[in-house]
Amino acid sequence: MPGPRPKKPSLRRSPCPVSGCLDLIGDRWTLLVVRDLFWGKRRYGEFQASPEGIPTNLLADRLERLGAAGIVARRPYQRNPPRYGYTLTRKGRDLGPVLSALVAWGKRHIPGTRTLDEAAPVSRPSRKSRRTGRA
Amino acid sequence: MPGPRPKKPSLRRSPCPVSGCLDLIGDRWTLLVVRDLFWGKRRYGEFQASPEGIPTNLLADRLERLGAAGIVARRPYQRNPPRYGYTLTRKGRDLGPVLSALVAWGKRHIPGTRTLDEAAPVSRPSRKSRRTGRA
DNA sequence: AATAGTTACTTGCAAAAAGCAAGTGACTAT
DNA sequence: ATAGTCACTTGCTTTTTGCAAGTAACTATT
Repeated sequence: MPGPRPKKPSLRRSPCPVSGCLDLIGDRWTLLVVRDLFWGKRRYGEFQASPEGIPTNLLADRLERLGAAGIVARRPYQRNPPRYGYTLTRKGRDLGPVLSALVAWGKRHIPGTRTLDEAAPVSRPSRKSRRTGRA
Repeated sequence: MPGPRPKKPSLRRSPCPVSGCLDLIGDRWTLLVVRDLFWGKRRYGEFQASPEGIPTNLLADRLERLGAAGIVARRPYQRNPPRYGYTLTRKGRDLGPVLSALVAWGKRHIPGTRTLDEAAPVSRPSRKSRRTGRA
């Protein structure tokens, strides 16, 4: 069979870019995975260890969807033992301003929120992040 | 028990501002209503007329939640017949940068998206928006 | 060489939310 | 009176979420 699949049967709701974004990332978990990727997390277990506690089946589903959307790429990042990890594509990294805007709004308008670092997620992952356990 | 209720029984998933944002606006419809409000729409019927076609029960639910979150305010905007409309609060208007970032990302990475106007939603709703029907 | 442990998932199922259609009440225009 | 509009509400089916348990591959331990 020449063409296995046309592209995506998921019909877009409207030509509005906001609507298009929400079709891809409009739920309570997807952007948290992207946030973790900005923080330098790459492995399945690291995403699971985030304080929000994403259910494992949803994590697998979101990673698959993010991959299908071209926002993340799965690739080996270590051998012996061979391990595969997830990284942001260019398309995914371009979500940085979205996360930054959310962080700014949240810090201003949601009491009790705080970032671990001062750095906005648009910055590259800090090298000296200690692994005191998680997060 | 000193206080009758702290504030909201909806438990926050983590102190992360991204997580806090997604608890409020992390779904496929809420930000579309906010977008419409930025476009100057105020009435229930105007939100319904948007091309995405939000189900009426979800629209009512989202408006109630946005009100409870302090993002929109319901208030009379006309009398005889008395009509109530929805407007963005300061907190709601501060979502402008989030929408702008989403628009920028969508226009860059989602093929086939287009904005009706050139104006980004961060600008205040234009006064001279003609009511040629919708949008 | 079994045994146990870690990692990265998959599967099953109950509960919640989404989505659709129809209905309701207040007011208005004919 | 009758019909129409507006802003919702209600009922019901489908889809998604969330939780727990299970599985496969590989590694470290005894």
